[in-house]
Amino acid sequence: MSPNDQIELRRMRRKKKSNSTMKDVADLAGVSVSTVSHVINGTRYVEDSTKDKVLSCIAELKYSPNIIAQRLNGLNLKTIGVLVSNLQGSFFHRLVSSLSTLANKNEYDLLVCDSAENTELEKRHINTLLKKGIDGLIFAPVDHKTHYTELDQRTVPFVQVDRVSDSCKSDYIGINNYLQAQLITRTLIERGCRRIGFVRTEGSRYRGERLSGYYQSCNDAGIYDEALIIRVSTDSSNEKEILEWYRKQSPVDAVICSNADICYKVLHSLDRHLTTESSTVIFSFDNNKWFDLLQFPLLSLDQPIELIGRMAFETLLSRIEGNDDPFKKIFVDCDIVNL
Amino acid sequence: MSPNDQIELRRMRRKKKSNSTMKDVADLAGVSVSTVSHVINGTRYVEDSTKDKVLSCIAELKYSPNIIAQRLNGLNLKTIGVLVSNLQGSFFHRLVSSLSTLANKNEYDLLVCDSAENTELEKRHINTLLKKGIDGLIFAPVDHKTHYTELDQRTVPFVQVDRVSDSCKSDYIGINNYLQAQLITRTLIERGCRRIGFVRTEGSRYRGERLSGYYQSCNDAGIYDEALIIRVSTDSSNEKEILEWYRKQSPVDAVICSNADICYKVLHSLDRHLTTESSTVIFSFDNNKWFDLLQFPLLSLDQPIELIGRMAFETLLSRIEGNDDPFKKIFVDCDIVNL
DNA sequence: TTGAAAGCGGTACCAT
DNA sequence: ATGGTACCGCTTTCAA
Repeated sequence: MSPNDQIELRRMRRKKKSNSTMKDVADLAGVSVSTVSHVINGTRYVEDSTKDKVLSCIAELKYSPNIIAQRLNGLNLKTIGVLVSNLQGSFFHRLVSSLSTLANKNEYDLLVCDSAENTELEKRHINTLLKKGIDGLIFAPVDHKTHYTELDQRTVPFVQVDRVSDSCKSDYIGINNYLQAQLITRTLIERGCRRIGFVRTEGSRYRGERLSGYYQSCNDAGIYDEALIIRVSTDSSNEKEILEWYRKQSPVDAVICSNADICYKVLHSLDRHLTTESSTVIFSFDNNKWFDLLQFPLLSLDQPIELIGRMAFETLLSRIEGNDDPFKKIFVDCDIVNL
Repeated sequence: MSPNDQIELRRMRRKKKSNSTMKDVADLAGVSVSTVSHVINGTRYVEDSTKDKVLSCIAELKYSPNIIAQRLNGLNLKTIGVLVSNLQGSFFHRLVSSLSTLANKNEYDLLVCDSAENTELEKRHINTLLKKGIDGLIFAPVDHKTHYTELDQRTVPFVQVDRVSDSCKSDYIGINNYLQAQLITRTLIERGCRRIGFVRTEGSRYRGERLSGYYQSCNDAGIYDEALIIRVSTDSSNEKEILEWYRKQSPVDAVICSNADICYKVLHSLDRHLTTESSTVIFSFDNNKWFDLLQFPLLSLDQPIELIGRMAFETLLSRIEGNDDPFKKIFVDCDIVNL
């Protein structure tokens, strides 16, 4: 076996199941690869007869360009990274599915990662996403105080959603967590609530603008009581914990839940206590279609997740296309709904 | 952000701020690229002194290999594609988040696509996923009768979940839709139900093994009535439609919903009718944590979504690693739960 | 109007 | 023990 054969063999083995390449097309059509390339991309004039020939060869070989190779030459991969802090939760589910719809429309794909409220994992994801060559990133930081060095180098544009990191500058789309929390708390106070509980997520290392807003309003009204704040972890079941807390702090006029999944936990724990002996109002920071079917005294913030998704996506797209305007923080409006 | 920062930023972006390459490292260390490559991959012996030098240069330049270039040479991208038929729904949400956890553990990333029950989109997604160089695909077909030519070429291993296509051979993980539907229907019949409705999804072009199972059991019991089947679209609201159908077909002893989101619609439409004047049992093909908090006469199938995700992921991984065993259809068990 | 060839950032074979 | 270099598939000058 000649050396050439050996090489050929190796080549076959390595690309055993590979698709046809531009060279194949060029050979078949009897033109050069550059001509093929230009036919495909319309990057320069090609005589109609050659163009036709090339086109028909492309069809014959069912050729389609290798995006990886294109990307290596600096082109867009048409992929955007989505890095959220908790994919399990319904908020990010809705966000991701809204983004996915937009991606479909714009011929992008989504590289979806879950940092699971873990800064180490988050860091790893940012690195691999960057290395995999995404064109942009939609990002919900785990922690307000992490410094995202890789992102600061801005090899790629990104926008933040839902939460903001103190240190990394970018566009932000979401509600104004602080103000909304303040507003909500005030609303409850106006309804006559005095003892207002706040359930925050255990796992999250996020500072909690929501908590600050809550604190502010309580303090203004002179009803702040630290004992009314409880941390609940996202994963484990903490029914007993919550129930105990609730009993010990009784009477609790209202409970503010930092998101719909926490709200579920609270409802589940307090279940019969809510329907019968008490008049505690439950408030959730995001809602969920299932809320409609529930029988509890429930209030919630109606975050326009679709809108957030859309604005984030569009902002990112414009950045990808080179928009260099100063960064914007866009706070979307949302209503308190009474269920 | 100051104007100066913005300018600096723009400058960096324009310069394409490319990361350092292997050549940079090689130059700095005064060795050849092959040596650097071998140091990194441990693919051949390198003297300790050189190795150290290279390593420190790598650190100094914060070099990290370009995955795209690696992939071009035939290596794994460590990315797996996930193509589901409806990302909005809670079933696939749970599946994706379970897959995401596994991906995290195995240092893979997920390219998540939604075919939105649309075969055209599905085809497009399969093509781009393949072109983007995924190492494997987890796939829930939109339609049982589409022929997936690209997949048949097996450039990449894939496993099907939740639904199976007639024509493309691969591993399958999920429940046995036909048998479970049969079982469920029979259970309802044994409970004394005679008029059993079936709500199927409008958008789906899927044949519906579930429907067949339902049909079989009804027929066996001599209680089949075509008028008891209704199609409901996933997106639009069809409350009136459902309510009308329900009234017209009254009495309806049970309603089988093809998934939890359809079930939501049904519950929403029939709301007060269920709690008061009737004793209709609602059955859902997958459940959801919110079911616990509902007050309706509800039964559901407890699909072990985590398990399905895990088996799918592990199966795919083994295929990626070259496992060549005959394809398996794995039907997971699941219980009917009474809420 | 078209072709040749130099990259892009690696891997791996061939030498030495 | 290491260096040189062809090659992966494509884009993009530069020449002709």
